[in-house]
Amino acid sequence: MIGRNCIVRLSRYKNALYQFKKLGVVKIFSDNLAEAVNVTASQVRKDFSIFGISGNKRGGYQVEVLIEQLKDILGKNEVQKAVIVGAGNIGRALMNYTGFEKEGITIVAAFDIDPHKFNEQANVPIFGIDKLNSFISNNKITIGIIAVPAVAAQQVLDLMEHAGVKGVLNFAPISLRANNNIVVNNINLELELENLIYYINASARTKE
Amino acid sequence: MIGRNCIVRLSRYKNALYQFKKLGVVKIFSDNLAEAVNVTASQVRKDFSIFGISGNKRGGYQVEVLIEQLKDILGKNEVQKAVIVGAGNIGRALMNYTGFEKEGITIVAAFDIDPHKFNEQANVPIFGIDKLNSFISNNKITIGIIAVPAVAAQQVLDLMEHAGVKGVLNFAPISLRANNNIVVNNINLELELENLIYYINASARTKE
DNA sequence: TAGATTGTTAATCGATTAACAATC
DNA sequence: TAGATTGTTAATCGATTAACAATC
Repeated sequence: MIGRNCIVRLSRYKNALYQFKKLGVVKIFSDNLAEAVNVTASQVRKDFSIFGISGNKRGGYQVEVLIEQLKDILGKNEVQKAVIVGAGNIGRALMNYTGFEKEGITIVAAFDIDPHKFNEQANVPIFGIDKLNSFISNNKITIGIIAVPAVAAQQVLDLMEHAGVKGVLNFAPISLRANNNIVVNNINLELELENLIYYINASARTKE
Repeated sequence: MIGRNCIVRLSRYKNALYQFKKLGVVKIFSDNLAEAVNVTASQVRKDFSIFGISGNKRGGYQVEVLIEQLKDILGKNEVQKAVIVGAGNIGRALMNYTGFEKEGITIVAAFDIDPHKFNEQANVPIFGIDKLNSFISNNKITIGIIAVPAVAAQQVLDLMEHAGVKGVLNFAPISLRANNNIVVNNINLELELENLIYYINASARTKE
């Protein structure tokens, strides 16, 4: 399987290419792209060759074509539906986050255990967690977002997996285990902060 | 410099150790910890040896002692003050997020460009962005959290850097550049979703 | 003691980079 | 054509894992 870092770089190439396109750039060379994304030109060409993307010797790559090829690889050409479980701070922020639409992801519903939070009229309706299973299977939901406290997270993941979700973005500060039927990406804010503090301190030490 | 993955593992060891402690476990062996964190026992011992953590041959490691040693390395023994710039969806969610306190991080203020969002009375007061520079230097703020749209992010980073912030957590969907005086961790939700979609599709393909 | 576990060194693995022939 | 850039192979680098002597 192809490593996460490689796929992350493809996303960055794509983002950079959108910038170039906006500036009217039509063709681009591996070292332009490398500089924009802060990697080596070899890395760019290697990544492309893994996915069979080819350019023109001496002519570089067509920006437009390259964007389409990357979109194709990253699978952004069909819209995906997602649900959120947990209508707390993070969950509500994600419901209102506008950045997902442009990535082809629509958040169609949220679920919570607390009846005070139910709101079937909202832009993104909030239902009881007991409706999760049928909602996912009836609406062919492929993506689940977990935004519940750590203690509840594994249980929610199991529910989602059982209902047929294919991929999960987990914001609970705990590493979840899933079997091979489902992909889980963990976003652990506490861990990121802890990590940041380590490097702040490390950097202070080297300066002394 | 020690790689990010290694530091991330230290955080995970610590989390796992808290669980063990809660269960009344007093001493632990490298392979217990390895299993809990899903790495090899060699990895655990190697990581510990890098930081001079040693156990007892045949006796393993004392859970309590190990937790303290890890806390020490991760630099969690003094409280750090943080500010947020951007009081939109993500910014407000982070202001109310309770998980940071237990990591020794206090969010003391937020800043925005929109006067409608100002609120000096709030639990986490929201000020105009023009106050950012003096607030950071007067209050010796070490950590900045960026939760503004992509177009504004680099500018905010420059402000923070100039005011003396040491580390930044960036939620804007753009990779920021900073010089060596400041550490930046990027959390890119759109990129995480894009990445998830790739692996969902890849996993579907291998099953066909 | 005999057996189990650490700490560290050497081997392996995978990812990144350098080099260069092919070629536009 | 001469010069520049790709695509790919080989070399390098760093991180992970295996092995095992030391020792509790």
